[in-house]
Amino acid sequence: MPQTPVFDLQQFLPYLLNLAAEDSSLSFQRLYKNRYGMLRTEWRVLFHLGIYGRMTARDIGQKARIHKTKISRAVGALEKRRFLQRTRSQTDRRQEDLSLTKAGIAAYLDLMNVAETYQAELLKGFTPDEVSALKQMLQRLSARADWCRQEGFRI
Amino acid sequence: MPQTPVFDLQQFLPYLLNLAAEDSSLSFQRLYKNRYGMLRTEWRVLFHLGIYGRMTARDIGQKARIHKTKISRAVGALEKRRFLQRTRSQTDRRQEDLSLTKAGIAAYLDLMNVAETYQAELLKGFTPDEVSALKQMLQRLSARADWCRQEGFRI
DNA sequence: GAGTAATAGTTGATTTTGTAACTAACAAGC
DNA sequence: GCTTGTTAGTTACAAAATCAACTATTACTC
Repeated sequence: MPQTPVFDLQQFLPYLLNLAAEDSSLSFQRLYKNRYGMLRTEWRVLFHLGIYGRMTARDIGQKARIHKTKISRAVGALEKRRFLQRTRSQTDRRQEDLSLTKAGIAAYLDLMNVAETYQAELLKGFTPDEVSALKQMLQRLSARADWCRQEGFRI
Repeated sequence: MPQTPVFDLQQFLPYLLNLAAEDSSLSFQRLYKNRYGMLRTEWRVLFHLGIYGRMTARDIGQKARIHKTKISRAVGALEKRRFLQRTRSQTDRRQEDLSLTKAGIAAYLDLMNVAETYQAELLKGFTPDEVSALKQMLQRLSARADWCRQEGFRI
């Protein structure tokens, strides 16, 4: 009973994007998982602190578009492993300033190298022009999807 | 305490891909969730059956790269909502032939239209050349990531 | 400055996913 | 035809994500 096959799933962008995202994340995921027992949100938080230095949970959430409960748990896990430390903010005692410990910085630097090596491997076969076009389009797409979500697209 | 900021997360492809995938899926997700109470795996299964007609769970799993437990649960859920029916295969009684019911086809056609409308909205501002380049690169990237996972990338 | 609203972050309950072990059916070798 | 191995699919249990309610603090308003 073949139905009307007008639709090509392989050409549906959200689907394609998800497949590519899952596939390209797997190798890296296995690595931070096996090596440091981290989850996805945890390495993202670690990287944000590694890259930008001291931040609050709220800052991280906004920059990485991660929900605060996820951040809260990731921060808890990273703290338990002594990868970060928190101190109440002086100016607003609801907030906590988060920063990496020595061990956290070491883990970040290690994973950063892994990330770069992996990305280089992943992108073999792509020209620099293709890579920059791809990245640029992905960013445009994110922005456009945000816009669609907020402004409209009510069917 | 700004650390060595050599690494730009916004340029790390797996991260970028995940953000773009999440963002671009959200509007569509909300729709199949609100309208039919479906999960991601469920609409994927629905679409596969809608597009290709009768398939077994195994076929779907291979084509969509979904693990069999996920498929099993999605099929169960779709069956409970009477979107598909299963019959034991005549030739191999381990397998089940899955096919959409009338209601399943209707849901598929509805969501297919939504998907196309949404994609058109999402891609406003992109030229046809950009779109085809993007899709092609995403597919190459998936293939490449698979290769990396199997062949190597052991750090 | 008292009362109300908003924000940072946490916690608990519920849902969903991931992992491993399981049943049932088939396949191959002898 | 009996043992061994493989495959299709399910189920049970553990891990993780989601959602709602909560505390503590700050901001706003009259």
